[in-house]
Amino acid sequence: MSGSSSIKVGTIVDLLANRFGVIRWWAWDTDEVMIGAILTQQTRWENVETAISRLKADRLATMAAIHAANVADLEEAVRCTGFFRIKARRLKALAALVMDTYGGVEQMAAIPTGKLRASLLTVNGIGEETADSILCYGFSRTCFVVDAYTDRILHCAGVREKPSAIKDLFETVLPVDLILYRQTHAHIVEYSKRCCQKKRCDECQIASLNG
DNA sequence: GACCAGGTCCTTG
DNA sequence: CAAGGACATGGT
Repeated sequence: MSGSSSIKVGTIVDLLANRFGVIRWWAWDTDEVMIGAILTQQTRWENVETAISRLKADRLATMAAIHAANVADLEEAVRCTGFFRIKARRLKALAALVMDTYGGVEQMAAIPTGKLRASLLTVNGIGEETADSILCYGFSRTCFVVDAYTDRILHCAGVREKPSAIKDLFETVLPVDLILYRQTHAHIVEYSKRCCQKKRCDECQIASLNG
């Protein structure tokens, strides 16, 4: 991890903060964050919100309810997010961990971050990004979330690293501050959607960091 | 109609 | 390990 990468990351964080200021994001309870984290995999956010509304209407928007629900009912509620069969199964798998292993979301809040992360990663369908989203937005842990947009924006800046290295970069550069972690991730998504239409863009403001 | 969306898993070489 | 395919609906 080079020093210039750290400087670029710091510059990007400041630049985005000045550009967007405060963004409200994922002001949901822990159960809904878990559900949303799985449903948003490779899927537009608007479709996820539709599915969450549907789950709420069906009284299926909690881990306890999902644990008890029929897979077919779950599938129907999350159909609009695509990959609906696999996502219904993933929701069931997460709910099984939450309810059977811990006895509920509240009990999980007492688990240290590293152990909780490892535990989430044992669930089929939960990878690094999904786990970190749940930790950051659901359990208020300072885990920096690296998604496709984060990779894209760093690529614009000329930083090419694996997701795990990008996560380390941000967690090294940023002060340990939950709100800052959340804001920065939200800023990156916002910037990428508005300014980097193409997956690989070399003409945006971030790209100018390459000199 | 083509292409893509806030990933992850499984299978091959 | 890296690469390729599968999973599937909805919006542009």
